[in-house]
Amino acid sequence: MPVTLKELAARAQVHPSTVSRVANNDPGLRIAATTRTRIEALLRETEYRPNGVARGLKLRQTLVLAVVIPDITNPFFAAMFRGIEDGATPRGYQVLLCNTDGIPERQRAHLHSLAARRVDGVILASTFLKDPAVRWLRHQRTPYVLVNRFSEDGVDPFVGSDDVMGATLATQHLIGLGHVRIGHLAGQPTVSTGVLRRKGYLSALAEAEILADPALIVESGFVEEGGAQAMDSLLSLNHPPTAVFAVTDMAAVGAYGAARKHGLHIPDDLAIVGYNDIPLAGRLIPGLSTVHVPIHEFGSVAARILLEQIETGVLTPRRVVFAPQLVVRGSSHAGADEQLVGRSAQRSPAE
Amino acid sequence: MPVTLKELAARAQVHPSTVSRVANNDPGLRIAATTRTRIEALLRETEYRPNGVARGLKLRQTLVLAVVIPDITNPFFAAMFRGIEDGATPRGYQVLLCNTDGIPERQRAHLHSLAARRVDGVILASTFLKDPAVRWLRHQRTPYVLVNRFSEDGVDPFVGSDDVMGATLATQHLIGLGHVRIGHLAGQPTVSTGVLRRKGYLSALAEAEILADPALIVESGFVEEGGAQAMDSLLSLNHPPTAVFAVTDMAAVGAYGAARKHGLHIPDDLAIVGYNDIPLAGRLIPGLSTVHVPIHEFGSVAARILLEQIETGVLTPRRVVFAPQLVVRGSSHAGADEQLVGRSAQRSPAE
DNA sequence: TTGCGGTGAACAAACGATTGCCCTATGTTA
DNA sequence: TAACATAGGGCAATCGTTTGTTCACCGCAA
Repeated sequence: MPVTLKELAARAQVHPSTVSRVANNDPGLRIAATTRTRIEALLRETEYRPNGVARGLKLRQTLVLAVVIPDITNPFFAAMFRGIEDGATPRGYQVLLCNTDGIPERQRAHLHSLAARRVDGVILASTFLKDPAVRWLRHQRTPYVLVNRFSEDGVDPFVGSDDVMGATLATQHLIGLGHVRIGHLAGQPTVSTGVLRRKGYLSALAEAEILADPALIVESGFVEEGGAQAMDSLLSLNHPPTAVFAVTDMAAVGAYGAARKHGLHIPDDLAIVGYNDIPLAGRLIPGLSTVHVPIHEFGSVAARILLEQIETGVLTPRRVVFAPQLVVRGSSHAGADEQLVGRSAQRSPAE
Repeated sequence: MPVTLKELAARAQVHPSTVSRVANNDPGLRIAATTRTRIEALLRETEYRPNGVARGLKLRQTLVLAVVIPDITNPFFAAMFRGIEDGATPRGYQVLLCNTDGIPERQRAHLHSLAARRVDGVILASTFLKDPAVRWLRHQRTPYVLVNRFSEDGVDPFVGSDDVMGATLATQHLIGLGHVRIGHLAGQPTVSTGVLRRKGYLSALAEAEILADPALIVESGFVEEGGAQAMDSLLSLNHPPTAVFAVTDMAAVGAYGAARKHGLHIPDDLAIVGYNDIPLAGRLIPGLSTVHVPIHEFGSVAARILLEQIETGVLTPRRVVFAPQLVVRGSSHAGADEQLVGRSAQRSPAE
């Protein structure tokens, strides 16, 4: 149905290549004013837009990026996606969204499809440690950026936050409130954020000379249901914790549910701190104290880095690591006021 | 970097077309067993995958769908998107996501890009009444499906719920609880859901012989901030309502905030009912009573209808309208228990 | 020997755009 | 008047597949 160059050329009594040059405003084009006008009128009249597929084949660029994440219904990834789109759309790119539910096989399948489609670049936020999929991307020479999680430290283009620091801030905050039995709803040890946030938690305890109790660390994964189960099991202990640091806000949301189920009051009976500062965190009652990271910026910066790689053609492992920031709300503090603690938001020297 | 047919053909000492036929398992292909084996080995060894762009050009299908919505950070659209992807991926399609923020110009720009890319179909959930963009889609003969909102009643392929019925159920419920001054946080009159839910609200009042007070209807739009402002202005009235029906759950969330700001207790001082039953609704405290619609199914059914259009080539305005269902939670009821009220979920006869 | 049928593959024309190069008038200069 | 520059476009290859058609060869029967 849409008009082609050939048809326009026939109607304008010129060769298709001439129409193409006019449409693309070819700088070195010498053409009679009258011919140009005739063609331009036709272009406007028919609302000609070159077939993107044909263009993609010839120019070897599709103007399509792909975003691979676990699950878009997780507010963290939704916000990140907006950042990406906001960075990509103004430059003419559109974005394919692929959900993996954290299943490696689905991630692999998506990436294979994406490669076959010749997307110009991939933003991957569902990677795990030593991810073969990332090695495959490298090997394919597909431009890509990892977000939030990395596969091998320092090797790939990456945008994220300093997870150890964030977790340390959160745990120190709980320690500062006088808590000694501090639990941790932990991420999987197969994911960088899981490992590093646990590490930050442990190092804060060690620094305060609190002996870490292995029984207080329960793997919850990153989503609500896991958080609820893990919290439930922590609360069933003989000596349950008086505070927990959850690896993500969604896990913390699950913890809210479990606490409620056990008839506990937050923060009096149980203090909770999460990670990410998703919009939902501020809407909970009491508000969820959490580690703020610039989610939208994760996306827009990742898009920027990716486009830079695409446009320059150099695939350098550029890394941007943000310093996270503690946000204290009602879940860990008697006062209802919201406070910002820690360093002000800034790029770390790593950039 | 990826291998092409021509390269494979050279390595296997055959013509590219032969490789293509082997790769595609051409049924009518007569070929020596030895040649076939040689080619197949090569295909596996190189992990050959045909260039999707070239294939798209030749076959005139891209295996790409596009989803156009206001904002993916709205949980409603995130859930819907999952439904769409879940319907599309198994059939080999991947999905472009386009956010418009409800701005017609952005919607238009996205649709134009999508058409140029030759996406196989579009799912549009950001349409407004008499939307020229929809007329344009029709005119282009692009397969498309409208979700949740329609542009002109009964004209386009559509998946959604019976908005009048849902709003009526919600309002009747509040009336049944004894409320007389019932406010409405209304959607824009430019959007079908806004118009129809207001209509359902009014008809329930009329049926109960309650005089509708225009002062109690405030346009909030569909998101949190608008809901908060609208609720705020309702609560500043001399005779504020004792209950409100919000056009969406997100608007209701805003109302929660405003009520809190005014020091009101939900549901005692103010009862609230929303619409959509997003996951967040059940997590609020108290739980938000709302009109349940099968959001994920909106997406998967829309994908199914769209693929049907694409594959059969017939663009019939197939419509699926779900009967919504009232879910009573703490925001409109003294008891904390969750209840389901109204007809059981089912497709309406319209299908 | 001629003809025929079947094998096993090659040929070539698309799909729609982009772009380096070539060609033909016309006017200009020596 | 011959050589040449320039303006104004046309030609054709190319991107990587798909697919209808053709072709060469071989064995076999008439």
